[in-house]
Amino acid sequence: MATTSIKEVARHAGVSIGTVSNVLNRPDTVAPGTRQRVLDAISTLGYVRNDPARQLRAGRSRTIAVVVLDVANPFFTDVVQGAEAVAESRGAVVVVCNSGEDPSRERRHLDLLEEQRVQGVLITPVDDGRESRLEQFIRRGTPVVLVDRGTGRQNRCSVAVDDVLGGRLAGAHLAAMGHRRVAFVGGPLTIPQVADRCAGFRQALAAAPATPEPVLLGTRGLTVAGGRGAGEELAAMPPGQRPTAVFCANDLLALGVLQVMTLRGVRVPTDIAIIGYDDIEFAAAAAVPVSSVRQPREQLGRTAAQLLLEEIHEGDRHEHRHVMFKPELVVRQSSAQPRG
Amino acid sequence: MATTSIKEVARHAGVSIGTVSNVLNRPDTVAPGTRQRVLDAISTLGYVRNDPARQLRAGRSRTIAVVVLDVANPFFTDVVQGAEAVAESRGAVVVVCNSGEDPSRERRHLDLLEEQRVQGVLITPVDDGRESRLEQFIRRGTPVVLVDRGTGRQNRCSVAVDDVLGGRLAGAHLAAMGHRRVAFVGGPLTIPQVADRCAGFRQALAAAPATPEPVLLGTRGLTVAGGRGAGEELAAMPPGQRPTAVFCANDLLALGVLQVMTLRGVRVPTDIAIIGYDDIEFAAAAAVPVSSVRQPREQLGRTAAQLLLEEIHEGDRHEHRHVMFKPELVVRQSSAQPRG
DNA sequence: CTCCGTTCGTGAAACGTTTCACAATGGGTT
DNA sequence: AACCCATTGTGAAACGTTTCACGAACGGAG
Repeated sequence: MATTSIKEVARHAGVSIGTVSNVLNRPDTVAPGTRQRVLDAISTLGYVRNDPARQLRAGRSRTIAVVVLDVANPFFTDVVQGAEAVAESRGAVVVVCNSGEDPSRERRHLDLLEEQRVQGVLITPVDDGRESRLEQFIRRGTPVVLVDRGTGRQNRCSVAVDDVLGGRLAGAHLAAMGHRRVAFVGGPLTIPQVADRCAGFRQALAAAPATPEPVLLGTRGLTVAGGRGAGEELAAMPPGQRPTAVFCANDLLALGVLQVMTLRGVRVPTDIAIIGYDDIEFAAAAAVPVSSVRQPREQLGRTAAQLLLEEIHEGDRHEHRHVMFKPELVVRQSSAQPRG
Repeated sequence: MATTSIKEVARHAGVSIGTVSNVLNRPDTVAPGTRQRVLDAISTLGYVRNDPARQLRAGRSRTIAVVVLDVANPFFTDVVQGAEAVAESRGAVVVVCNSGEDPSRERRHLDLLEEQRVQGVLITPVDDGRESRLEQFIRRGTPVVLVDRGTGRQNRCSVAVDDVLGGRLAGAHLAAMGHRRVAFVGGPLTIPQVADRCAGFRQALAAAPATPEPVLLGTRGLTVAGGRGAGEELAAMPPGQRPTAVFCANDLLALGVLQVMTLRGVRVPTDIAIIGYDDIEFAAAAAVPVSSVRQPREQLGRTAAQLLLEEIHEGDRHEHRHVMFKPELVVRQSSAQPRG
């Protein structure tokens, strides 16, 4: 189908193209009769605006991009939904790009986004080095908000959740329930989130009376399989030495641990209590509903989008801000029983 | 940053803009010396192509869109990843839009996509009526491939998975394991996928000797909560009358049923066997790993993208095709034990 | 020395909008 | 009747590319 342009609409309605454009963008400046004639022409011709042309003229697009580490991760899908809600309410369009934790894919996406003249970007970067593509991107003037990563730099806004506090919540809860032998499951500690959660956990235990250092059970990744591995270690311990509670760096690990406990006849929470992190849907739906530290994921996305839109609006006179959210402990059956 | 255009690059390199364009698009037609001078200018100026301008000239964009019912659903994230793999290998860009099962959001997305002059669309439509926005979209000439929905119409390609066959696989397996009292959990039956799975299940049972009609346990939606409801019904039955096996319309339902069984002391698979559908990650990770009917999700996305790219390429002379994939039964512990 | 064919590079047109200075029309006020 | 203002519509310029017909320079064949 030959794309119909504003020009044909103008001819069909017997007006100039300027008038058609006015009908489209400032309807009140054109007389009702004319306006109607133009609208009729538009609908009979099936005219559709040409966005690339508008953007060329305008110098920028109406879209903002979200670049995530993993589209399949519920954490990010929720962040995206929050961002979308805000963006759409302000007439912006959101596109989602998946870096898959691959630096080169991230670079390609940033290349493309810059060519597309996006208004701004929400990103959880995989490469945030001093000479990264992202740095260059920011220097060239596209507004960027960091999501859940590296609040270090000053040339951008960021939003994150306080992982140290999350760890503290878990630790304090277990100590209060009377647990004395506890373990932390997670790794590698090079992931900032894991390290922070562990640190907070240890802080809380150190603050509680009569609770020794937690045992550290390292895992290779934050997956169900990793949790199963740690679970086997736990199951193999003699009951008298086995921790009576474990805190897992995320829910997938917790589910893995839980699965092995069930299999090996270790009762949850009677013999061992479990706390996860993230509060994904399946934490509540597990065989024994799992206690978990919940992050305000949608809120994270909403706030990130708001900061971005602010920066886009304010331009030069923008002050970068760093917003930190507080996580919240959701106690379920897996850690509900007080100890001795 | 004042956006630098091809014009400034030309001035800086002492050539005409036509030459710069040639360096960018047909590097071999320009002498090595000149080419290098232009490339240098590009890098020192930090020039970035203006995509909207290219598109305006070209008349169409390089992007294809995927419109899904729910970004958070693992089924769709896998489909998207498959589509992305194919599209990217052919130099196309993929954008993901989320209709959230809301017809008006779907319409808005289609409006936008048409304005953006996307090359084509992969969609699982929520509104596929005879006068829907989608119909209009197709009539106006944008190639569209339907994903996992309505193979009825002839004016488009489609890809889907054979749900009747999936149901048959589950039924045949349970019958072969010696189950005589069985149930189907799922609903509402107005969802074509649910109805098809149920129909296939019944076919297989009818074909097996001495197996009566399955009991139908309806649910309001395909969620974990729905599964819990059905699970309570099952647990309440006296063991002598309770089905010895259930087939659930998806894995979330199966997980809900499993959870209640564990809670109520009904052993899986000894007292009752369970089969789910979709083979999501958590099916294998459940307390008792759940047997499930696996759909080739990524493959679905890849094929859909291939069909779309074909149609985009072939233009008028394109023959619409309907591809149907076969699902596959993955037997795990929840249904592994033969009966009697 | 002329002519021709290559090889390189040029300049202008075109893509479909938006915007803006300005022209036309038509009442009201003096 | 002259003037002014408000209202409505016009036409052309500009956005940054790509493309294409054409010119300049050059080297070799006759």
